[in-house]
Amino acid sequence: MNNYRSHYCSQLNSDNLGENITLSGWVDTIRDHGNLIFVDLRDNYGVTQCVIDGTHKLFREFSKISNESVLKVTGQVVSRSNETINKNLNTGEIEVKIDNYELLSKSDVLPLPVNSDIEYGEEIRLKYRFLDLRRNKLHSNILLRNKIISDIRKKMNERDFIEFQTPILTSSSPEGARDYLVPSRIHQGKFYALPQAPQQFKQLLMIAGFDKYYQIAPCFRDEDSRADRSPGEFYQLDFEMSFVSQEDVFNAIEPVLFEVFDENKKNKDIKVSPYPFKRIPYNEAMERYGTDKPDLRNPLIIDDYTDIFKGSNFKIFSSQIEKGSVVKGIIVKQSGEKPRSFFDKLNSWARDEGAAGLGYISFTEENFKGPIAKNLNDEELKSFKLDDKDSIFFICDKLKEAQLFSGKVREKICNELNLLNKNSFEFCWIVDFPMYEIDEKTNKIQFSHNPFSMPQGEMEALKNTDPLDIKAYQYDIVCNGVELSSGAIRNHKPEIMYRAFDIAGYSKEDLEEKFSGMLNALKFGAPPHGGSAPGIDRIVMLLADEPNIREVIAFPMNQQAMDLMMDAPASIDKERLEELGIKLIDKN
RNA sequence: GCGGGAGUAGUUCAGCUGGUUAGAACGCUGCCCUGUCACGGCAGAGGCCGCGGGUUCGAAUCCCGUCUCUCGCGCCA
Repeated sequence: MNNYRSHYCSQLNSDNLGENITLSGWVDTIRDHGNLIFVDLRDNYGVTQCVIDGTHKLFREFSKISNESVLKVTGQVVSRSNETINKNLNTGEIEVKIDNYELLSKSDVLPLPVNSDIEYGEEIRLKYRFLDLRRNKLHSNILLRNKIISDIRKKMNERDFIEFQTPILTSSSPEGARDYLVPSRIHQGKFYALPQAPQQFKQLLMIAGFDKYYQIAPCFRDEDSRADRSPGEFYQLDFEMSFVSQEDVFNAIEPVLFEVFDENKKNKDIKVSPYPFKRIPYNEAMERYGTDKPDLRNPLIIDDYTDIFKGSNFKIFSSQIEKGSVVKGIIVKQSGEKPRSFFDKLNSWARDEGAAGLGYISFTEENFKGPIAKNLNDEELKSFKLDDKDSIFFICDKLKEAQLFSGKVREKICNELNLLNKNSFEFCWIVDFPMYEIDEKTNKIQFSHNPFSMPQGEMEALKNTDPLDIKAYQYDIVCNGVELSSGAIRNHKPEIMYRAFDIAGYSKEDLEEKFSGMLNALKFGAPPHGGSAPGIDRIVMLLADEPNIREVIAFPMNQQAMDLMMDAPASIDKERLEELGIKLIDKN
């Protein structure tokens, strides 16, 4: 291969017996037997055991080598005796008898061990990320990430999507998350913004006639982190298509996602839901799952039982219903014989969550039990249509609160009873998102998602429908309860855009000031177009089966949006600030 | 900004309702060891118990404040 190595540390086997070879890599482990030393040499590809004994002239010097030092080893490939073959290693049938070695780089005492998979605190792992990245788990996660991204590129290219790069230094957009800002030296007092997504650029590329766009796009949002949301930056498979309706977008991306998941899943037993993926209207998702990102691996379903309780003798619910509340219920199979403590525990959990409680009825051997049952008559009880050993849990509240809390109950019971089918990826589309919503603080109408989405019914709907009833051609793709992406058919008609923004309280002048580039482009012949942007990091996270997004990013920031290794953000010299015309103020 | 959890050796952790000299494992140093693969054995070094204050005869332990990490809420068109 070259002067440093003739083989990788994964390559040698009994076919190479007798060959003189050269390996380079890190010292994974040393086993010093006094007059015999074993060293496992590790590189990106694997591990090979090397051995040296006390008769060798370099033996004493060799015995001082520390873990994670970098060695070049030359020697002969020899077979291991039957008893000493290591079946856990690809190279376990052979070892390298060291003839000569060169210490290419010495390692100090390690702040965290590389050759073990035990969990370590994140602070130390982030500070010494290069060591953490040498460790098995992270190393293979990053290799998986590469595989996924290169698969995506291949599949998008095959489907005639064209890869673009769009500006990183661009302008701030008034809607959405906080922007990261970059001061301009030439235009003092003005700022670039890092793109939250290449939204406008990809639309402009459609207007420019490129037909199908994609990009593995970096997105920057100054928002607080979550386990599945890295602060600062993340990557999307951003794509957009011309002359398409919503179904065309779905048909284009479904096979890509299916294949990427099916080809990169951890083991063969995992099932990926086949396309076409389930389409669930937003309202139905809220009714049946209590969330707009349902985990379809969870078999529990929420139903409405308001009619049964309306006017019933169970006054707690019936009086609430008169005030406008609804009753949601979740039937749980095979839970009717659970001990009283099971139901009590859930009830006290519900109280901790701020609910009044969690009422239930259980049905075993033709008997209805539980605190609610005695308040209902036979007919009412039968209308729940319970099977033997079923129980049903009830949530009574105002519609939105009841939906959201039912969603939590659905998740909680699923966890308690271990109902989740862990061996599957269940995709669905959430469609028909409302175009507008009420801001609960200001009571004003605002866009509920992307303001550039096309309202269903177009101008006609904007003119003649209650804004809160208008749906948008706006959709999310959800997998296992994780929101992978948001997308839309865009509004490509300026007159509809003026009207849509007018409803949300933006004047024509506002719109022209904020989105002049975009609006201008729409006036010179814009094709109908739409797309979406699945999150790459979240896809890798699902496929690597990691609960935390930082485990699939090579150099993530911590929760406080700091890079502990590079020490970012950092203070800037006074001279540099002056050059930019920036003066710092002391907020304290 | 708010709430939960955590902070003890280089690292991961234990340390009870307050009570002698704060422990273990891994790592490190020295010695012994020719078939291990998380090698083994013996000995040793290593601690502002996050920081500040308080209660107490006595605080790693209880109380208050503060900082840091993490999970969640807010936020995320």
